[in-house]
Amino acid sequence: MEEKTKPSDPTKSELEILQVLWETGPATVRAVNDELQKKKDVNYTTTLKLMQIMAEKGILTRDERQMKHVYSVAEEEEKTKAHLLDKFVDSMYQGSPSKLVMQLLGNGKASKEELDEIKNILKGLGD
Amino acid sequence: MEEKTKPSDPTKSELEILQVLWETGPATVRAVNDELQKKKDVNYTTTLKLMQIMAEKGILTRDERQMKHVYSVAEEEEKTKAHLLDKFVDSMYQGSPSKLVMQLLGNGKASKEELDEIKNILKGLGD
DNA sequence: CCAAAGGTAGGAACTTTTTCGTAGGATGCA
DNA sequence: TGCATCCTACGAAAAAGTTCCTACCTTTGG
Repeated sequence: MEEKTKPSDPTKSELEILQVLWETGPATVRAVNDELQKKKDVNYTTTLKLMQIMAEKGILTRDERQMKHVYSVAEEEEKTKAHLLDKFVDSMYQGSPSKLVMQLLGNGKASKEELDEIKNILKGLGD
Repeated sequence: MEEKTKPSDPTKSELEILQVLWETGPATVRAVNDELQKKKDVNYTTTLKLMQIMAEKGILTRDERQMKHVYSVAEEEEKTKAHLLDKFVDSMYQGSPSKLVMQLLGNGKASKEELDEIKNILKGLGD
């Protein structure tokens, strides 16, 4: 049997770390923490601990060959995001993407450029 | 000064309760709990406590004139959802709705009907 | 060689969220 | 009346998530 326990959903803090890693690619704790510092005051060992936990959970993998361990995300960014988006749609919009889009476009948050952009996406898929 | 502390973001369990109330409209704890039971095993007093807390926080209001208190959501469903969606777009898609839509449509989750539906929404807004 | 700087590991403390046991007041009805 | 049932309130325990202190090891530079 395989030892494949699929990574559980990231917590809030874990998501913040994922976002950094998605942006920068594989990185050390130091680099991630520096990045987080730009947004909030967080102790280095806190970030370390969090990333260790994420590695245990299988959300991250790490290369320990150097003293400064290098962490990478275990699952593709797109896959993780797709999963989270799916959950969001399911729980908030009864699984209906169009309901979400309606909300998204109905609140005036999308600029004209965004609208055009979205139309193009649709054109590409349409037929 | 006003006593208007705006409702904080709902926790996971609180969201589940909100979802029930959004579906059914104002309801008693019993009714909400029965609904939750369909999905998971949850003790009546747990639901009660949660809803009491939500009322304290201002997420719900309640009518205590009858012994069986009737709870309602304090804020419009659309407003709450819009807020949560916004946060989601910000944190996951750098605030870009079109990125979200791309993800949403790119993963093949949307049926043909959904696509058409979305096109119609766009047509309505377009110009 | 030594001290300073920077790394990892791990446990403990703390906060937030969730769960539930227990008490006591209504209500229904035989 | 009296008992089973359903309700609220409340406190405390359990669980989940977050933060940081401390210890100890490695690397760097004077």
